[in-house]
Amino acid sequence: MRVRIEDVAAEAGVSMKTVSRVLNREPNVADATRTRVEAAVERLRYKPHPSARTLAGRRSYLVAMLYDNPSSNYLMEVELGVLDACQQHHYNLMLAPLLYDARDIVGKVEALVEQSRLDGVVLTPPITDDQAVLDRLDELDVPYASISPREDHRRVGVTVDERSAVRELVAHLVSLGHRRIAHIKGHAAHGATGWRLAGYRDGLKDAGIRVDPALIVDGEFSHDSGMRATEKLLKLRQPPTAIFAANDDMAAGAICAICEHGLQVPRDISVCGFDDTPIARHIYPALTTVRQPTREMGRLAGAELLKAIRARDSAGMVEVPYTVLVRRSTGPASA
Amino acid sequence: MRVRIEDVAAEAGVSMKTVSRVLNREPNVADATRTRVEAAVERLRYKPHPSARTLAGRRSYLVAMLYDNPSSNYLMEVELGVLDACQQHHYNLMLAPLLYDARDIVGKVEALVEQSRLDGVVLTPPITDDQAVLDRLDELDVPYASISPREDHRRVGVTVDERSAVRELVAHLVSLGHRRIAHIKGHAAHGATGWRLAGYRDGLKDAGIRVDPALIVDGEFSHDSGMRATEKLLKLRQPPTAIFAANDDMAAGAICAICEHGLQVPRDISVCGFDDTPIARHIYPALTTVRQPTREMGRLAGAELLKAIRARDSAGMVEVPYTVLVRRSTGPASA
DNA sequence: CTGTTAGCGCCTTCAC
DNA sequence: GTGAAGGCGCTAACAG
Repeated sequence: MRVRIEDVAAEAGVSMKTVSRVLNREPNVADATRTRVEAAVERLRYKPHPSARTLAGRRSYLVAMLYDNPSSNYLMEVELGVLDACQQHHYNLMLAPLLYDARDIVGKVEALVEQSRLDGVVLTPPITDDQAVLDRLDELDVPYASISPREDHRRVGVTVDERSAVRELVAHLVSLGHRRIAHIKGHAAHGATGWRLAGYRDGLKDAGIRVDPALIVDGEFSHDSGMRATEKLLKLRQPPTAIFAANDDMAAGAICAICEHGLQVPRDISVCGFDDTPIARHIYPALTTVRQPTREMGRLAGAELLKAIRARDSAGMVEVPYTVLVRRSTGPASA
Repeated sequence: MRVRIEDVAAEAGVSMKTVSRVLNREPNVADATRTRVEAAVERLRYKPHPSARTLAGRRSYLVAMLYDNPSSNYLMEVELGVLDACQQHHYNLMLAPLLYDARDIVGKVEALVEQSRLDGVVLTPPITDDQAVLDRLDELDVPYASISPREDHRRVGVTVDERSAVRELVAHLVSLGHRRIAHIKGHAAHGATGWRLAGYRDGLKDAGIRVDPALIVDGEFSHDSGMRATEKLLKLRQPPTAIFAANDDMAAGAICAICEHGLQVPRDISVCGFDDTPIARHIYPALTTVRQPTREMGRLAGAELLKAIRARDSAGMVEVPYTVLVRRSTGPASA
């Protein structure tokens, strides 16, 4: 049969509770006792039963990652990071796609928390900014960590200074001689959309270039929206010589649209994106873009969440660095 | 406080056990009693406590999806499908990336099963064909469902007739006038690699074209390997007029290599892939490829696994249909 | 620093 | 067709 905590206690010549203390790293155990128990655990190859712990303790050792976002590369990376943090602390990770039936997100979150007895949740954009969800989570007293939330006041989670990243990216375009630089905006629900737009404006301002509203077009982070936006830009009387798309998918869409018009990248128009998803390296030409350390962000979000679960006030917001990657999709401005 | 089964029993005027019977759809409950209990559950908004069930019963209501595969689009889709199947049956899904530390996969699987008390696992390629893992799973008596395993005898899982799909794809190329059709093979560890090669041969045979070994080059499913393989093909004295890459990533790599040589797709060379991952639509030109219903495959694998968990012999192998998608990356053979 | 006693919420077995 | 008692493996609360 299975080896239980009782067996370990007998083997080590102590009580069950002492074994429990050692296992849970609680204080008040003599070092000698601790090592003796650890040896017994080792010898018997004892593994605690997760459900028994959950039932007897008050926590589920379970956190969920909430997402409502079609970008699988991004999600998979974040997921691996969160998973890593969870495994280190013997927590389990549950996935909660809120994809379909987005009408009643709050209801779904509620059901999830109640049914699964979640100890906490990791939020990804754009759920990070769904005020109704945040409020409900607060009411239910469920700790959460947000990845790239729009506002970072008094929150737990991870951010990147995307605004400065874009500013650098625009400076790169300017250094190549570009003056007519267009921007394809992201989806309005994402905080990133605002930061990237602000960074674009910062970059132009740095170079003393006036913002031309005609060069700022709507997108929604999808490949298609990038194509459509670019078609609009190409029809302008004075088309841009460079396009900064708010993410890689839209940048890829921009390149498709440009090619379909018989133009070439970067000879006729330079294009750059944001995120450094695999597609950035997989298209021709490879995209100049900005990398966020996505997996690391997941790991940190997970770690901060677990901190918050243990002690409410020990967790906070951490910032991670970005990298501007110059590849072949940007070149000197054409005449 | 939380509402427990005891409260429901009181509310319905029956014993705990009767409520339990209704909840678990066990027999031996009068219809009238059943409806009465269901009403009480509804009224009290009762939700069973998963850990208590797990502890008292013998199952964990937990299955894991094992993967060792860098393709996030594929995995995310499969995952959504499996998740869907699990949720329908009130099972939980745990993710088990076996990415790093691939040395001791068997050990990791063992640890996972024992620690988490898994009721079963879903296997994705190429773990589906790791005989050591399969053997250990059999020994531990853990049911598993395989997605696209190399051999489907006496197994539980899901398959697609990839061989026939490729045969059709090659027929499409032939119908465009291509005779020198190259193939970039996939990673040797994957069963798919063999089927796709076989389908390629079938297609050539159908058209009465002799297989030219120089036109079959190694790849390993990565973008880079697709580029390298294509460079090799382009250096041939008689380069191919069409390339069938064993997946979309390699096809995208092929297009990059072709563009870098100053050639155009499909004007100079046609390219097609396999899988219909998002990149197939996001590059220029969009890829002719084959779609597998990935999410549905995940769902079915999950469903078959749960069947297997309930009754060992009720589950089996199911086959799902593919779709050949003709897009812009294939065109008439050049002179 | 260590041990004892009660459950956590549900399912099992067996009686009725 | 239904119920009562006992226990799944662990931890909380309280002693010592």
